[in-house]
Amino acid sequence: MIKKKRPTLQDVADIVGVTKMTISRYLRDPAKVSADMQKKIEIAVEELGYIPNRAPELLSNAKSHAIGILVPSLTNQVFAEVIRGIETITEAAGYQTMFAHYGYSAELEEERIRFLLSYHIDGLILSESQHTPRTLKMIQTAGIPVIEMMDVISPAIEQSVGMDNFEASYQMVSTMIDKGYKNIVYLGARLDVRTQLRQQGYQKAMQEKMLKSKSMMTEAPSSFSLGAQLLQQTLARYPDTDGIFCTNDDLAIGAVHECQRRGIKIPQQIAIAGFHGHDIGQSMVPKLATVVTPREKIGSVSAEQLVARLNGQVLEEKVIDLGFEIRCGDSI
Amino acid sequence: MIKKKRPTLQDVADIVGVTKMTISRYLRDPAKVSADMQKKIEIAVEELGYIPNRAPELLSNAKSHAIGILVPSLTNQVFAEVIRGIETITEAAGYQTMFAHYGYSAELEEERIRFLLSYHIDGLILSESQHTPRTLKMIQTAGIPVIEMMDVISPAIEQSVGMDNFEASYQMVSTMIDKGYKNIVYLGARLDVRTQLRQQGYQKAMQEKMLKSKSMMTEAPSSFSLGAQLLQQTLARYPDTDGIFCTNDDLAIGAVHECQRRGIKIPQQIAIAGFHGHDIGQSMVPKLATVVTPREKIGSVSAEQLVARLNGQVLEEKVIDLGFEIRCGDSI
DNA sequence: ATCTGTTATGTTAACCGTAACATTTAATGA
DNA sequence: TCATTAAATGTTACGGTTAACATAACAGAT
Repeated sequence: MIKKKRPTLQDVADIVGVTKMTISRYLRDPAKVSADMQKKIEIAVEELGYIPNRAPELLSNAKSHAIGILVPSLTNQVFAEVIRGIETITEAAGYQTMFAHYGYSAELEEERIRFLLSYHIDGLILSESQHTPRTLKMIQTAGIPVIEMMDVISPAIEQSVGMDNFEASYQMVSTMIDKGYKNIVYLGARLDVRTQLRQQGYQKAMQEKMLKSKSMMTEAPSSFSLGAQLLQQTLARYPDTDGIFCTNDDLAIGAVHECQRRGIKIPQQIAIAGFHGHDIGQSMVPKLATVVTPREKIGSVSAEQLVARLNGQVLEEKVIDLGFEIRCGDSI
Repeated sequence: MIKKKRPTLQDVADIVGVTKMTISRYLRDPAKVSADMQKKIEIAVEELGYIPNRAPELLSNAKSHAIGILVPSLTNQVFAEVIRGIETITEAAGYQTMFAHYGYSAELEEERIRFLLSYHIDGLILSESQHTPRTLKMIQTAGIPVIEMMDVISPAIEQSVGMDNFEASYQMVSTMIDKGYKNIVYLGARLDVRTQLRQQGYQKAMQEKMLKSKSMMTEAPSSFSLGAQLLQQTLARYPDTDGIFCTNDDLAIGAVHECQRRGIKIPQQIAIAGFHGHDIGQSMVPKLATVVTPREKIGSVSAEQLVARLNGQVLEEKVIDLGFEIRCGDSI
């Protein structure tokens, strides 16, 4: 039982009775061969079930027309939306996308980047601002354009597209303080860079008004039930808490659930605010106060910039800040 | 300004003063070269920032040690968990994963599969039971093992790993009927195959008890706010509704929110049940009734089966049913 | 010192599509 | 009719790694 190899251009060419060059031309642009040749080749390709093979062109240092996209987590809704934004652009520009995720670990990020680069991707979009030295060297060696998205980083490797997490957090907490809340606690999970930036923004706002910063943090990955748990712990430790600011909407919603379970009135007894502005926070009762982040826009602008540079345009704005919006909802 | 090409094995070899074959051996298994050669090569590799190039081995019909994974959507939490399950296995087995998503479109699925196959993946995990004829032909031509996950399909292309959506839905709705609800409406979104299977299970349960099936469906992608909207429409059209069964938890939770907004008591006035058993449903008040599906398990078993077959084991169970669990929560 | 066997490294060819250039065929105009 | 041009197809060489085989170096046994 001989396992037959998958068909090559030569196999198609043999059926049609031409050289593989003609088949190659047809596949890239049917108009490059004569009309009846088109028909013959189409039939042969279909009959054989020819599957393109990218390996040879990658070998020849040609463009791969694929770009790599690294996100920390697939579970995190934020990145699903960022990816949607990216694809609106890459699809229109004729680029394929290759995703990978690295669970917020710089070492895993390095491994994934090596994997993607081994397929000769033309460009790279990262979601992190800190990388291993090897990662930086690889990117430099590969000589492809890179975008770091999500944050506004200076200096970026080349270019960053995102928003100011520190400032957003600062403004949200300041808004809460202005509404009269004093004992605001910060809830954080999975202590990645952005969670820390948001904590710093929280601390600045609190310090400015001579209020005491209190944080309830865990390394565990974020979830709704974790939000409920953290609220429990917070109330046990700081019984006079009258405000909760969470590093994301999931924790905030879990905290809201826990308050509902305990009969704590929101926002009369405790105010709760989240981060990102996901659909669920706007659907729930009470409407969640949150920082609305331009997730899809971050994706599309990142992809636009990358594609522009792949088309030879020179890099102009090194840092693109897409802003945010404070939304008060009914929970503060 | 000459743009230097990225370094090849030859470049490393030139520095060390050996042939590239030695470098190749070192990279695949350092023990294959002598101890002092190991040191020299390691330094040269690091200095040059050598990045592996997969193209040549792909060209030589070698194993790529990469498997392709197709999911309909990245936004859908279900698949994030399935992927997590897959990776627990593939990582341990030394396989790289390449994801793609196709927005529930068989045509896009075909395109994505073609893309993945063009990189000579060793195996493929699909999330759908229906494919275009071209897709089927491609898979056959590629001659790699394929798993269709999520459903229990017979006949599968080769093997399916999943659960019985029809039966699960039937049991959930029967449970609701047994609790005394009579005017149960089915809410569905994004009318994919599984949503339809669940609707059929709902219909069977209703018919069996001589109750009238009523569905509120839309092609729009599922979301929390869509659940709220569909509940609104349902109450407008069927004012005597006393039960809601949703194709997934998102819709169910949106419906719960809308009830809360209107002051409708759950489950006294309306019972609501979802599908999948996501964390949020268990965190919220009231606890959501739902069908708990073995999402992570579906991923890990699929990957196990695929890896086993890649290691030459023969296919034994064509259909693997991983079951489900009916959880009543406090919402029915 | 010679042979044997092992370990370390070298040599060659192959994998498949495409750019660049070459040739053939058909079409047009004088 | 022949020269000129355009269109269609052919030829050649290249890219980087690895399998398979070949050779060199060296240790140990006689």
